[in-house]
Amino acid sequence: MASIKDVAAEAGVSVATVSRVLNDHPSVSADARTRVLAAVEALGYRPNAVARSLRTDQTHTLGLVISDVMNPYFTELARSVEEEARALGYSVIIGNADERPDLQDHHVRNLLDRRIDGLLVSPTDGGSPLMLDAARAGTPMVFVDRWIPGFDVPVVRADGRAAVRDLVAHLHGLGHRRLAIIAGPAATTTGRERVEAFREALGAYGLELPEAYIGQGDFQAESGRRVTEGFLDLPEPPDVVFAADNLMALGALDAVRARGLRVPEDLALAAFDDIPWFVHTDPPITAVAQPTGELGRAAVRALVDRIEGRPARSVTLAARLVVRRSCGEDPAENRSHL
Amino acid sequence: MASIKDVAAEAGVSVATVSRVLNDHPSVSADARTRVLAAVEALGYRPNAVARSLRTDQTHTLGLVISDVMNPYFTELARSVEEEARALGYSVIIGNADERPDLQDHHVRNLLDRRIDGLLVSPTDGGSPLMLDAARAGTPMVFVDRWIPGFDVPVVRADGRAAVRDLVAHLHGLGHRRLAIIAGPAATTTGRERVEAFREALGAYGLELPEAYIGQGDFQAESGRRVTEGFLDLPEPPDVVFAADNLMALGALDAVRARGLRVPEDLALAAFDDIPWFVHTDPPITAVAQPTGELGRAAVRALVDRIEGRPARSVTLAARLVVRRSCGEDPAENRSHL
DNA sequence: ATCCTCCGTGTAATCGATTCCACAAGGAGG
DNA sequence: CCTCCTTGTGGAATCGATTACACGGAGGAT
Repeated sequence: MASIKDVAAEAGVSVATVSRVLNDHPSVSADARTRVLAAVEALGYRPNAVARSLRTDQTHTLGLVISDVMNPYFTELARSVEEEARALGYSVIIGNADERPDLQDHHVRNLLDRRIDGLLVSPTDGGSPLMLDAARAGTPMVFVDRWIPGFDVPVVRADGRAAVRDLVAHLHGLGHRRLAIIAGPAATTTGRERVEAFREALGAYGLELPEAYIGQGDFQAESGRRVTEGFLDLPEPPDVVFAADNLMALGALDAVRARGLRVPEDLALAAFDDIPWFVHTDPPITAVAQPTGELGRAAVRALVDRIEGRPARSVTLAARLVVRRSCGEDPAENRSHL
Repeated sequence: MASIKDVAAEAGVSVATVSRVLNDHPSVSADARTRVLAAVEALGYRPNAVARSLRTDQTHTLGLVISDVMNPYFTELARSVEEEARALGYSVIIGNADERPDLQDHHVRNLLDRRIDGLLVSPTDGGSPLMLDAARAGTPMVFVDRWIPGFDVPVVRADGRAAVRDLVAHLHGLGHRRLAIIAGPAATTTGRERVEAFREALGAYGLELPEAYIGQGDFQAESGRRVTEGFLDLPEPPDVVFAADNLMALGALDAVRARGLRVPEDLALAAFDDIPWFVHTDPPITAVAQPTGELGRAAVRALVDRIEGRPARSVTLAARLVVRRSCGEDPAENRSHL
């Protein structure tokens, strides 16, 4: 593969001049410029990004560590992150933590070793020493979706509080009184917050959220199934199950189906995170929709701001309720979305 | 960030010795080794992968360019690729082409500039000059899922022929005679092959595949919707629509639903590529399932073989039919999977 | 005692870029 | 006609690693 030296030789100039042409530095004669460009063309030369990075100490690369690629919510997030980054001249390296703290650390370490310019993380846990060190060492960093309290790092996320209140209002309106939740891991902010928001919203209707109605899940389908079975085995099973993410909702649907029961007649179901497939499930699932694409874009902008020396601000966007049929039919209610 | 020089100074040895310890070269005294390791620990030193890559001319990184990240099939492929690569000591940089040849070229160029050790591609089109040059220049390369004829590059893919024959047998057994297909882009091998396999299988039952029953899609949901509407507007609409990928099947389902028709009573539906959501759609969708995870792993193994100087072989795995309810109920038939 | 091997270590070249500094040529101004 | 500045260019240092080569000392063989 041709190097800058080959181009210099071909064009009859020094490597310094070639470099100047490539980075369009002003003081290069028109003559030299055309000769260099011709040589570049002739040799099919492409600058070696590795060498360039070593010298300039910038890789123009962002690291994105997400909790689970197979979760459509994170897939969409990753996609919007890549798009915005590309628009701003950055590439993205994605690390999939699969909800495992050890894998998360593996990817963070790997990305740090590669000297990425900045790190976007949706943390799986409470934060390892590694991540703490990285943040303290000044690695530009932004949390997206989930965050870790006590880290002085900007956070880009959606606030589901209002949407969860809308959801509870909807459920209450349909006559449901025994509402249960499949929570995410307590180590994650989204795991805790969604339970809190739910409990708070219930409180407004004078409803309790008993311990028995809080199932501990891990954001994976299998845990949704397991927890739902537990709910159904209760002496007094809930009317509604609210899953804190889309995969656990899928597991819940499985569990209900496996018992030969029906949604929403025997058990109503709602989920946090809306995804295209929820329109096509049987029945279509009512969900709290996050502005996923906007979240990803805002996170990249915040991170690039930090990288390029501008102040980075935290961003909180609102989620909204999308009513479908999984909680029961109410003709009076107007659907916000099919 | 501490460099190898700092470690050398701290340990009271030369950088050469530090490097030898780090790459566990045999001729280092036990004493020097412990001192270096202590210094590494004390400084929290991590080798700069950029510098290392420049010197050794290897990045231990694989590039993966896929056609569409939002497609669950490719998401799963990407996931298995990353897993296997990690097991073999490589990282993966994913480029999402979104079925756009220009984006595909962008990512290939970017990955080449970064001097990745090898490239895994699921081509969106017939192959750009850029990719041809890269292959000719000797960049280790493997095609996965889709490939480009005329490239001397190993291919790892699934052969759906037998499964499509099973599908047609199943459809024929249910009494369906007018079978239509939503094809993928003719520029892709999977786009063409699936039509061919379908036509061939129909032939075995003395059935034709008329032009009007071949809809041109682009592997995206919207095209599935559009094509299906076209089918339904035909004077003699088909009994069954076979979508060449899962997203187009989703679009087809939308179109049928929008007309107030029912699957499978008014129109039966089958898809290429099985995904977890197909179990939960209304109705559950019959599909040709590829061994996606195995495909990804085999592709990585083939690529790493080439990179490390071993001969790389093409691999073809078999797909299998998964019968659900979207083509009609046949009590006599035994379901291979719920 | 002498010579030859190893063994462990350090010096310095190298990878492919960017960039500081020096310098030559040419034009403007006195 | 001589300075002074500007402009374009090249030489060489540099980024942080790896590794070929040289070298000094210890130990074994003769």
